[in-house]
Amino acid sequence: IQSSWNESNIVNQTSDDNRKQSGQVRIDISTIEEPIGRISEASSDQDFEQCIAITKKSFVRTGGNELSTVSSPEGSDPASTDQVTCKLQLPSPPKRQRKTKSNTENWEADFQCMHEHTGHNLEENPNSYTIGILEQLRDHYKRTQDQWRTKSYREAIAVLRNQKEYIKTAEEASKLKGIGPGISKKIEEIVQTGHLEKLDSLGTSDKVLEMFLGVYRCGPKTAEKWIQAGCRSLEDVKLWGNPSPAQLIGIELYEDLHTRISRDEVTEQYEMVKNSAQRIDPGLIVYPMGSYRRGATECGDIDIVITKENAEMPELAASLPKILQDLHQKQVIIRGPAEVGGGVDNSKWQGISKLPKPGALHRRMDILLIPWNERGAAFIYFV
DNA sequence: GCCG
DNA sequence: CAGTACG
DNA sequence: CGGCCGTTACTG
Repeated sequence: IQSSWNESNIVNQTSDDNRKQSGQVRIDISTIEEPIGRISEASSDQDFEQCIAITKKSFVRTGGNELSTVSSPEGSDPASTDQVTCKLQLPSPPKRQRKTKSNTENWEADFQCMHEHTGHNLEENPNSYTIGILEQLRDHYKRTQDQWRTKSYREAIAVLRNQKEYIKTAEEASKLKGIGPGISKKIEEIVQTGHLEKLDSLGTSDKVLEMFLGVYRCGPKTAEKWIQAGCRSLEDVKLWGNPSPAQLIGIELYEDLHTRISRDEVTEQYEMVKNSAQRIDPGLIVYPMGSYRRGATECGDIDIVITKENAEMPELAASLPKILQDLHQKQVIIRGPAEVGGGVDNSKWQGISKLPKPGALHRRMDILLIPWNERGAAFIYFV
C-alpha cells in the first residue's frame, strides 16, 4: 500500500514509462459487476478499496479453472503487461489513454468474472499436454511429502496454464515467473520427446498412498500412517487405520466425492442454501463462490458465502446452525448441525450435501460467513 | 523446485 | 499442538 | 543460501 496507494504513482504507471517496479494490481472497482449479484455498492467503502490496493497479487486471466496468484510478469513486452493490469480507480481518477487502445477499452475481457458464465467459454490450453506431465510430477512430490517442490510445480503449472502460446523451448519457459531452470528443461524435454525420463524412474508402486491421499481429510501424514499400519485398501483403513469421523466419511463417500459437479447442480445447491438462509433471515445475502464464480463448467466442490448488511460475525454465526437445520430437512447434511457449535468464532462450515432427489451424489460444501465490512476482501479472496 |  | 483444509 | 500464504479456520 505504501508504494501504490497514491495517485501519482498510478498516473506514472499508466504512462507506460519507468515502471520497473510493476507488480501492482489495479482494479476499477466501480465497474466490477458480475452476473450473480452486485458488489459495486461496496465501492464506497474505503476498506474495500484498500483491500484491493493491498492485494499485490495479480488477477491473471485464467485459462483454466484455477485463479493464478503469480506476480505480474514484469519485464515482458508492454502489450502482455497491459493485459494483466487493471485499473485502480480513485475518487476522481484521471482517465488516461493507453497506447494500446484495444486493451484500454476492453480490459474487463481479461477477467473471467466479467463475463456471463454460460459454461461454454473455456478454451483448451495449448500447453495442456505439458501440464499433464508436470502434474504427474507434482503429484509424486506431494506423495513423497516434498512440500516445496510440490509448491513449485503447482505454481509453475498455474503459470503455464495461463499462457496462450504453446511453450516449446526451455528458453521461452524460463522467462515465465515461477518457472526456473529445472522445470524449463523438463518442459523442453516433454515437447521434444513426448514424455519425461524422470517420471519413468519414479515407479508407480505408490498407488495405495495416492488412493489414501484422495480420502477427504487425509493428508500426507495420515496416509503414511495408514501405510505403516499395514493398510492397503480403504477397507483396511476402516479396520486398522483408526480414521477420524471425517475421514470415515471420506472413505464411505470416496466415489461420490471424486465425481465432478456440473455447473447446473452447483446452481441448484446454491439455490437451496439461499432459500434456507433467507427463510431464517430475509436479510441474509448468499453468493456462490469459488470455481463456479470463475465460470467453471464443472466444479470440485460447492463454495458459498453468506453475509448481511451491517452484520458482524456473531450475528451470522448465530444464523448458521438454523440454516443448516433447515437444510437438513431438505437435503442430506452429514456432519450436520448438531456438531456446529454456536460460538462466536464459527466463521465457516465444511460438510457434505446431497440434493434431495434420486441418484444424487454427495458433495463437499463450504459455507463461509463474512461480516459485512469484510465482504470486499472476501470477494477477492474466495473467488 | 523457484526466488531474491 | 499437529494435521488438514480452504481460497 | 534461507524462505516459501494466512497473527487462515477447524478438528481431535
